[in-house]
Amino acid sequence: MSGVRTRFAPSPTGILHMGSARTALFNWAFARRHGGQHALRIEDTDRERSTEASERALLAGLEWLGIEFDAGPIRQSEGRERHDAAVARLLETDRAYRCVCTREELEARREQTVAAGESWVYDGRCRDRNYEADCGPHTVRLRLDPETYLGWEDLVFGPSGQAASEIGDMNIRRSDGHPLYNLAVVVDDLHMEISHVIRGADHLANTCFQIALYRALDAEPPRFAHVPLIVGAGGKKLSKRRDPVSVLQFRDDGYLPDAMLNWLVRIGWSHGDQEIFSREEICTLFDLESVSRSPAQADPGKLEWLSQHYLKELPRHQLMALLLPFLSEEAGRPVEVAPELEDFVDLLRERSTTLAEMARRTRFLLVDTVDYEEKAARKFLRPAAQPILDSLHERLSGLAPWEPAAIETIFETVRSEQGDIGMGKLAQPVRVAVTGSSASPGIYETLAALGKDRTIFRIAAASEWIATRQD
RNA sequence: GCUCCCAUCGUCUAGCGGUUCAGGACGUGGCCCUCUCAAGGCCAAGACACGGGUUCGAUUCCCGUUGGGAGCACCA
Repeated sequence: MSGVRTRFAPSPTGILHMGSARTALFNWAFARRHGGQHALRIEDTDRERSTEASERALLAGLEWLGIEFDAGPIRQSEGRERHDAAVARLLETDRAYRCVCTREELEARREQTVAAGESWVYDGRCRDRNYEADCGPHTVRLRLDPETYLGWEDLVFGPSGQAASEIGDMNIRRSDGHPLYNLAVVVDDLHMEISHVIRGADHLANTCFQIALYRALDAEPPRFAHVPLIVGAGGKKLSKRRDPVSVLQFRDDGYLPDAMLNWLVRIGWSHGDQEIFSREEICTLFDLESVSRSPAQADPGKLEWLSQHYLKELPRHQLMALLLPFLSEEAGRPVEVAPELEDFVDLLRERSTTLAEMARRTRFLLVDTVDYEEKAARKFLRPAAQPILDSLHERLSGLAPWEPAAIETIFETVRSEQGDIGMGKLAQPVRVAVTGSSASPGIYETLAALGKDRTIFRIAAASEWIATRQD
């Protein structure tokens, strides 16, 4: 297939939604797969709702995900001349007509019709009145032949369409002269020479009308592919309140972009039994034939699994680069890369699902004093642990070099000295003493990362703490 | 209400009339490993919404029912 050109056309009226992001991903992947181009178009014709802030958020989210564009961003608002010209042409050829029905009149007639149990489409009152430009405030409607069928072969849903009589003569220009969405989309997709329109299934109904517009404009419509919507828990509509939907929020929560991409691409698309897709694989394997036709629920648990998977695979320097901001946030000061820190972070890969979680688990290395988790302290920092901590303190104080194997030897010595007790009796109190928590990577590696001075200081502090609690 | 769309384990899905007592993954439960937490290994439970057809044979095709979704603007 050659000459493939797709586009992602969001309106900058809020956050970058994961549903939109998936649409962008599909468009990008499809274009790459076929050696085509992918364009970005900002649909900002609704001046009241469009904001610069959400446009920036949109761009930031796409960039984070690594979804690339070969053209754009072009703003729909800048295509006004094109849109006006198209409307003028339709008016001239009598394929569109002026309509003076007011919003209120339309509303009243619609209510009547609906009350009678019928579906409302514009009743065509102004259709044959031949109003000229001087007819006062008016909208422009496309003249649809009620006898025709507006159909197309959807690349996901197969044969699709509706009778024109079910659609009615739809509005293409507001009374203030502004072109309406469907008109602008068709004119711009034509202008940008879009070959494949891949978008959410909520546009299925618009497609019928757009097909009519292409015909009225004597133009060949592009191929259409509608992807089923992502729904929330219980198959209900995604709600910003209940469901995590903001791409930027996922970023800030510390998920890896590759994990996010992998998660999104598998919602409503599959390739046999494969679950893990690299960026490159997505670009070579993605196809519309395997897109599902039913709405899919997004499972955050799967994202967590994927995120950990990618966390485990990430090259060291890349991991550190991504993690540093989270570490600094956790420490409350700029954190720099250090060998011991890197070694320790490696051990956290299989214990974390996000960068934020990794940073949290590294916190004890970054701060001066640790706070004991209440439950952990109550369970492990008990009087019985004090002699163990003291003995460990004494022996570790004389230890050199400070490395895991040497530390282990000390632990073994203390263990037999204390009557061959279980290693947990040593490791857990120490773990709480130095990290504040009852869970961490291996105790020897943990102490090695902390360093000798801080380790023995914290062990002493824990012993002290136990003593004061006994009083 | 009207129009259109969809329907396999809790979730994402494989399946494209018979080699399927339906396969994979996440999640869940158990066991192993073990200084904690994980990771890893092994095992287990778990689905073709329902009712009619078509067919020698339906998860796969058709029609209903039920359930869910989307659309019905001088928004995009």
